Amino acid sequence: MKMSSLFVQTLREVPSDAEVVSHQLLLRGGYMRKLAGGIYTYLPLMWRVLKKIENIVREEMDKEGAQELLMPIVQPKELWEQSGRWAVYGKELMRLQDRHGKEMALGPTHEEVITALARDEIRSYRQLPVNLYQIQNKFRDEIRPRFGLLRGREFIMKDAYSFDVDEAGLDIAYEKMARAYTKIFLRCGLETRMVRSDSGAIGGSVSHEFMVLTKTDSGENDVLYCDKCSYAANSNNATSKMLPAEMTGRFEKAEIVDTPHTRTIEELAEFLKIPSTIICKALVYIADSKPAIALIRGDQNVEEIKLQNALGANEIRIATSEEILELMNKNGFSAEPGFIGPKGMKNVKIVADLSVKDLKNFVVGINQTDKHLVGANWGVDIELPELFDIRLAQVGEGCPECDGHLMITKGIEVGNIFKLGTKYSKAMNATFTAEDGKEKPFIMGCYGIGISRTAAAAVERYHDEHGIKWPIQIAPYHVVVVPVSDQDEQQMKVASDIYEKLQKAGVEVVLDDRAERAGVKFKDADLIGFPYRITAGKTLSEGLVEFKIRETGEVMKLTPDEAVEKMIEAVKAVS
RNA sequence: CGGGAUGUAGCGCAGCUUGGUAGCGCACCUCGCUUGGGACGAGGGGGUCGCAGGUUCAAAUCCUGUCAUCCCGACCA
Repeated sequence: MKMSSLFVQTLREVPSDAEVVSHQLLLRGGYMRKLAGGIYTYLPLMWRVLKKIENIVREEMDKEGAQELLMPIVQPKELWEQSGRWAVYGKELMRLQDRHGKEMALGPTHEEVITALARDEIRSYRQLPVNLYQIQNKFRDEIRPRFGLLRGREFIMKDAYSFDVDEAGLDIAYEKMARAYTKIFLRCGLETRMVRSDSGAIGGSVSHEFMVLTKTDSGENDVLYCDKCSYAANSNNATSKMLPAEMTGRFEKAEIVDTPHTRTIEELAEFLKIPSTIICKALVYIADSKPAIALIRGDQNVEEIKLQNALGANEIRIATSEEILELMNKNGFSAEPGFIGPKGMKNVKIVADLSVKDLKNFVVGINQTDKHLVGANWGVDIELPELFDIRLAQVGEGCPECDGHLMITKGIEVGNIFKLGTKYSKAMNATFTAEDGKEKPFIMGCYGIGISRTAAAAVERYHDEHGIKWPIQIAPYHVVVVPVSDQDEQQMKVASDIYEKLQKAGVEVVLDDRAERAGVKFKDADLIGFPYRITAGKTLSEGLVEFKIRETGEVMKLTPDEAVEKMIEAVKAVS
């Protein structure tokens, strides 16, 4: 490809609405343009990158026996009603009507469609196991699209779905995908960490995310990882060993004491001269429009995703003061926020974090303003509610799996794998005839890779102040050949010659034949991020060209033939 | 959904306070000159000032509405 005819416009200035570096560089480098919030046109350079990632994904998926298909992006409401998700998916599901008023949705994911397909097509255990995947545009009407391709509304995703006769089969399918994913990202030049995570709205039990640890501030997930072992988890799912703390209060008998103006844990601890570790904190949440109380040790914080799961709710939020007063009224109390406690509360779900279990002679709200119960004990003064892990794990706490400590970093989730089990097959009545002649629901798994997000993650991971430094495996082109001046016949001749030889050898090469000054060509080459640059310029007087590696900045002076040879080798090394 | 901000040429911005018919840099086109890290000179094209109302002799500027975009938050009693 000649640069003069390549469809690319680089920008000198950073578009003002681009915040993260991948967004900025992809706009500046002429890789994409925004059409609407979270919706982008992928220009030729970007499309080449995306196709490369897609092809790596295809190869590794196929190696594990998965088969590619393509499902529709517009899906009928009926399917979503069968799975129950029409009601629970929320506003992220882009709903629309056709001319007859029939309700449809743009597919944010394809569990419904694939499950319906399996229901219709797979009759017997003899047809199992099977793993089907597609690479396709998804649409999620994100509450707040941002970060360019990292959180768009329309994006490209690979989604695979496995069907098995039993859990053991699912385990095998899951392992295969975990293996494939690790290889895929490595081949894209990205090191990933497989972290356990919440399974969210998709449902199911076990799930892992593949995170690119960016080592910068970009990335929207907090990842806690052990400094000693391989433990890593999304902060919404991480567990930890809490640091040693006092669990026993100095109040030896239960009594109600005055604690004026102690609305926060800090104020209460200060007033009673006790550590916050012997206070049982009560938080009122609204879970799917019903109130619920969460108890946790005073010095700890609730992880809302965990709480949401413990409550079996689709959506939770902290209650307002008004809602708390209303709840108090219903239970015959009138306490203000800050003095809430579990005792005497009826018609409200109460869950407790594991951190409160071992509290003795502790302090807790008693639903009377300016008063607390001190010296309380479970089973004596207050019934111990059902226990869950609803605590936010924090940096510095102990690793749950070894004696190491937890560290935190930002991560970009580029892939995820879920064990779905029978959630969809049961709901949608998708069954097969098992070996024993009985009808059984499929045991399913689903496995996603954000193709466009992976490209953005690569930019986040590999760039400098001049531009992108693509790993060669996913770079739009392998190398740019730059004659310093298009007026110089010798330079043009040598450059064209190298260009043609590389092309014949199958190297993806761009010849910068533009009538631009050298500075412009170099700046563009760095910005676009060609992994290699071969320059025909002043060194030609010695019969040499420059061979420059973008990643390291290393420059070598070689004869044109040596440069061609070296370039061919560089490409061979990764294919 | 709440809070903050911004919409003026492809991109980055000024002009708005104090209304008088739109400007700068980059990019683009032509010519000249230049050719190792985003040159220079001359000339040129391109904007119903987000949109819709209103006030006024006159609106980018003041008022109202609306749409869009970006940032922050979705928060621990």
